[in-house]
Amino acid sequence: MSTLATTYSPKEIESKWYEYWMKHSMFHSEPDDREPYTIVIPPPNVTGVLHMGHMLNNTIQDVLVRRARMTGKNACWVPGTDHASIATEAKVVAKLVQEGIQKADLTREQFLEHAWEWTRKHGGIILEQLKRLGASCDWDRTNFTMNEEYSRSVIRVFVDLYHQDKIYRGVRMVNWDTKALTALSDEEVIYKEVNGKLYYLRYYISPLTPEGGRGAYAVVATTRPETILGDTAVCINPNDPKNKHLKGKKVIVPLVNREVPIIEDDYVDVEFGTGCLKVTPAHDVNDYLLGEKYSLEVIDIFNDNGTINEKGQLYVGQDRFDVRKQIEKDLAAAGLLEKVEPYTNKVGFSERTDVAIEPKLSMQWFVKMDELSKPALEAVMEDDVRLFPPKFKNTYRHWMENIKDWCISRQLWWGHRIPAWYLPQGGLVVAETVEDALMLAKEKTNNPKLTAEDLRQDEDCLDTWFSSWLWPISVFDPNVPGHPEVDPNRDLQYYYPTADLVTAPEILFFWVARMIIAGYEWAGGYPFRNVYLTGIVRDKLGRKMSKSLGNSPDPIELIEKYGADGVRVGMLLSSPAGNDLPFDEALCEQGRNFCNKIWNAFRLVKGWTVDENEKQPEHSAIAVEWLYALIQKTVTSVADDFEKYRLSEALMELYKLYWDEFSGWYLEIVKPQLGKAMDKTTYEATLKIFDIMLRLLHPFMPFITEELWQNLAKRADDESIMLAQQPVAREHDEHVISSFDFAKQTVTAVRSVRQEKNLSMKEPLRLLVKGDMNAAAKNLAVRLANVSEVAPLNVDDKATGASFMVGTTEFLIPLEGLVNVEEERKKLQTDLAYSQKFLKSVLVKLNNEKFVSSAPEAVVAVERKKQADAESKIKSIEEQLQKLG
RNA sequence: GGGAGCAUAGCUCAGCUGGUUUAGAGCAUCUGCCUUACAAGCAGAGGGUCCUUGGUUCGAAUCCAUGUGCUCCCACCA
Repeated sequence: MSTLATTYSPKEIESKWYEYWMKHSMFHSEPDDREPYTIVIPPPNVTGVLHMGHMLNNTIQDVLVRRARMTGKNACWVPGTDHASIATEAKVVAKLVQEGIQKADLTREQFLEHAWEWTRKHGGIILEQLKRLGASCDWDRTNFTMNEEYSRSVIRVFVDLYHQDKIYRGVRMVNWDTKALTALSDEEVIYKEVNGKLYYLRYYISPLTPEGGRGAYAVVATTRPETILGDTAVCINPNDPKNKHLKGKKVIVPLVNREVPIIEDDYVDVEFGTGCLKVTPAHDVNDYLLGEKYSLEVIDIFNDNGTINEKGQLYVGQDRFDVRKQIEKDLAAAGLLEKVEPYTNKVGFSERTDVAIEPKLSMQWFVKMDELSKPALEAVMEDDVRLFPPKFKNTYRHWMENIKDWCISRQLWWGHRIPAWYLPQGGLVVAETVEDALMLAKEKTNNPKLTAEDLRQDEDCLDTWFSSWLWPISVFDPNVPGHPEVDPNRDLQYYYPTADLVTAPEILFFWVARMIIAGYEWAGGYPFRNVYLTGIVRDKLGRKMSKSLGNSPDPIELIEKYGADGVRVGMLLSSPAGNDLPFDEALCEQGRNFCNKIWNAFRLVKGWTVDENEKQPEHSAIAVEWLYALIQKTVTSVADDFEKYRLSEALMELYKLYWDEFSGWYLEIVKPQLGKAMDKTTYEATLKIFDIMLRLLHPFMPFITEELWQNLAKRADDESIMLAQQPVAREHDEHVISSFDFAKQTVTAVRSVRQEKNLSMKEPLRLLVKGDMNAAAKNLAVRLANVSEVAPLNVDDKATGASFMVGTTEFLIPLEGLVNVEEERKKLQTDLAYSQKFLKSVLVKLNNEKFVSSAPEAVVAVERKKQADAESKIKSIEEQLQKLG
């Protein structure tokens, strides 16, 4: 008997095999003659920790990579991390604050030292966590968006774009983060509903009466009364009768007493508020546009940290939200506040620091997107890059067709510093290094005496995505864009384009679209063939799992509790591409249970003893033939599922194959009776089947399959299931499967009779048959339903008992004295009614001449078969009823 | 405001170009079992006006339209 424990304990097994794989460099890939299969990981934030989204994402990638590796491809999964400039900088700043250090008190170099220290301390934790999951990344290729080589490629790309005139500097209204003190791209702003107030303010018409008294006034509605300090106009709709009296007038801005013009523009909504709009060009995007159109003065009243500056005249140095409260009181006191209404509007917040965004005019660097985006749009529209699920094509197109220039400068220190140097007498040069910059500067200024100290490098860093859009290229060749003198890079040639990208739809534009753009621009084509977009992991209440809500389980704890394989199965069981994953620990439990099932089947098989002289029983031969056929069928359909990225379905098919078919039916049939030995033929077939099934399951459940595969047969020291091949489907006889299905149904029916009549499994039953009953059914009935004898059922047979039908074959289990005639009759009558109704519906079709003439012949034939079967069924039920008397 | 998508069993989802579907799976539920691999298990069972209403068709869960409800993306009326 086996000494294996009755439950599978994953812990030691997982670390044992992961170390084994690492020791033998089994994840490592080098270019060779095989077809490459490449995935680049969506690089997580370098100082991040693993969350459920990563779990899902990386499980999927690992399944794809492991399967590719087992189908003869040279699989390479490149891991790495992203420096995540603003996110990391925010963390470092917060940590310094805790230590009583302000960022402003540090020099750039000092701050970067702290940041690197932080990175060294926390960096890569997430990659270690991925190992627990079983991720088969090529760790030798681990990359980082801010390591030296990678950084060089980022700078090179900037310079290249600059020389192509695709990068420019300009004053623009940007989203200003008053906490991080940086501009944000539109994508980094999250709009939230905020319960605020709508303030109605009085703007008196100028001039005031000679005595300083007040006459008529305009009422302006605003949610941000503090911005009146920067008002430079009031705007009305030219077609608004309500405000006709204001045309051509000037009004006095409350409190600051600035005289500003009334301007007219269709932009103003007559219906909203009073139809009067205050215009603050420096602090509102739309106002800015109005300001440009009507050449209004621009008064920027805010400091970078959101406090009022001298230009605001009042409240100087106070925070914008404090001012809002104060100004309400002051306006009221001055009789300039008409009324205040509660009002809900949407306000932009910084994705990273969660402070309200302040629209702000500032000098920033931009990438011109119109030309760059064209090939990338086409790539997806023409399916050169395929999105899964394809519904994202629409979203993608919409975005790419309305793409705006990309603000790439960030007022941060942690990141790639913009390679632009300002000249002492104005102007700038852009170059890869300060040396190159100096050369250019000398040329440009005609001043050979210029030194590096005379040049001042731009203070800003590049947007994180300006480095990660190069990820699929730079991890293979940091010399891109290619310098002619550099040898063509073998890795890039071999691994690029990558096969699949697995990522979240949230970063379709941030990252995916931009990688496609970069691919066409610098690597001669698309960066990946397929994009698998995962869903969002949600909790039971449908909320997105997030740190702030505290509703996300710790993945490592889950692994401890259910095992990595169990969690992987749990993640994949209900996660079709693009669908959200409503996560429930019960799914991991199901995964763990499956591991246990696999484990116990192995225990059973391992416990068998083999007797060479034993002949293979017929039922075993039948079971082997059937399961082989079923496996072939499943292999084909699993391959099809993978083609379509239907991973959950592939897994579910294998789950059922292993649990129901293999464990539930096959093993129950072939297992020898207590104390008996097993015949060699069946034993070897079973080992072979076990081997096939482990290989099929390995991409999903790497650890337990390796453990059992290693124990299934003698293996060499450098062998691994992960290097074995996936089973290839062979032809199978569908008839074998359908015969066996008939047998299963027969067994189930007999068992059902036992249950209903409360008959113990130990009590043998006779089974009378009228019609076809194949050998499989006979064998299985005997083997699995304790049927002692199968005999023909004669029409005049007076036997009473429980009857049932499988297909058109009629069965009777004689049960003298045990049958309640009334109950039996009722049951038969229900069956009869059902069949009659069914027959009727079939006949309606067949009696419809149009159906018979227009439907394809095969469809009509099917209906005729239904009719014949139903008729025969009805006939036999009626006979049964007669017999009951 | 603009766009996209979804609605099938208690839950999560299959159901592909309309026809062997008076609709399938897993989980959950109920009943009976500690049967010598596994109670993290075994055996059996129940459960659905395929969101509404129309239309196209010989035939609709499937195609079209309308309504309802939900989700996401984009825009950001102060």
